[in-house]
Amino acid sequence: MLRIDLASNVPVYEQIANGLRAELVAGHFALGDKLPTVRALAIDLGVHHNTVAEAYRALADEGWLELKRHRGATVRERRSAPNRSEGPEKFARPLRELLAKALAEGLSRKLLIRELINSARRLKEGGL
Amino acid sequence: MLRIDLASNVPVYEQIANGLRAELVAGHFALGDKLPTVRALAIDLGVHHNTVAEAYRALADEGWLELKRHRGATVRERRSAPNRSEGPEKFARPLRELLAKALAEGLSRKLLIRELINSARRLKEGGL
DNA sequence: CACTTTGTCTGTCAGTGATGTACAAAGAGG
DNA sequence: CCTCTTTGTACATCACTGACAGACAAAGTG
Repeated sequence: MLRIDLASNVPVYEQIANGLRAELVAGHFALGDKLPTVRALAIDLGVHHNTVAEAYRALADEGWLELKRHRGATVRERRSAPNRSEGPEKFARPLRELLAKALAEGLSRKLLIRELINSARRLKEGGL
Repeated sequence: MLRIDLASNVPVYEQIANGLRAELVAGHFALGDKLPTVRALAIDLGVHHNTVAEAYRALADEGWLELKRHRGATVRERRSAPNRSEGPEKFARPLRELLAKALAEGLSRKLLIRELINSARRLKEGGL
């Protein structure tokens, strides 16, 4: 399910948060669902439980999780953030850089186009 | 042209490299073009010239730039990397996480879809 | 009432990102 | 040829932070 890349320069706790956030946005969790305990997930990923705890805290700060002392992390109703007016730039630039990196690594335009279209379609259907 | 976000957790030298790589992939530079000197760009961005130098070195390692001692950085012919077989995962996952982050920040699906389609179109036309 | 479970807190420690500073070598101008 | 400037690089420093270790308090469990 979740994969950690220790060689990456993006910190592990953020990789975990990113992965979980994607699942949450995709709606793979229902309200009130319990996430694994920090220790369980830590063992599963081969990292320290404090690292997982930091990821959980980050998601809690964003409003995704409710962290109660000994009841684990439960998925929470989330107020959608105020619609930012800074708009496209916040997304277009990273996307552009991500594409550049992919092309530089030799991925084919064809493949990238397919992935983009697929993502757009899934978004349109309310998913991902 | 280039913008640096000091608040970001992604290191400045990598932000610079990412930005320049995007320009290079987009074909905004011709073969043999000279990039600004490390000091000039450093002043322009408000960072130390060693930070810019590190970005240049990263791009040189990727084969984009030729760094000669006192002749600045010149854009180089680049052998396209071997087509990776690890394929989609390398791109699909970061894209997914990027979209999740954007949605979480309140960007509308409509906007994201539009950006995705635009990017796909530009890719199809050989650009970006 | 013990015993376990669970998230949190504090401390440590290595890695690294950004800078300050000095340097060597190539150019510019005479 | 000589001098001054320009330019990328090398080295040291310094603070920050990510990951871990270990202990703790409190809620659950029986």
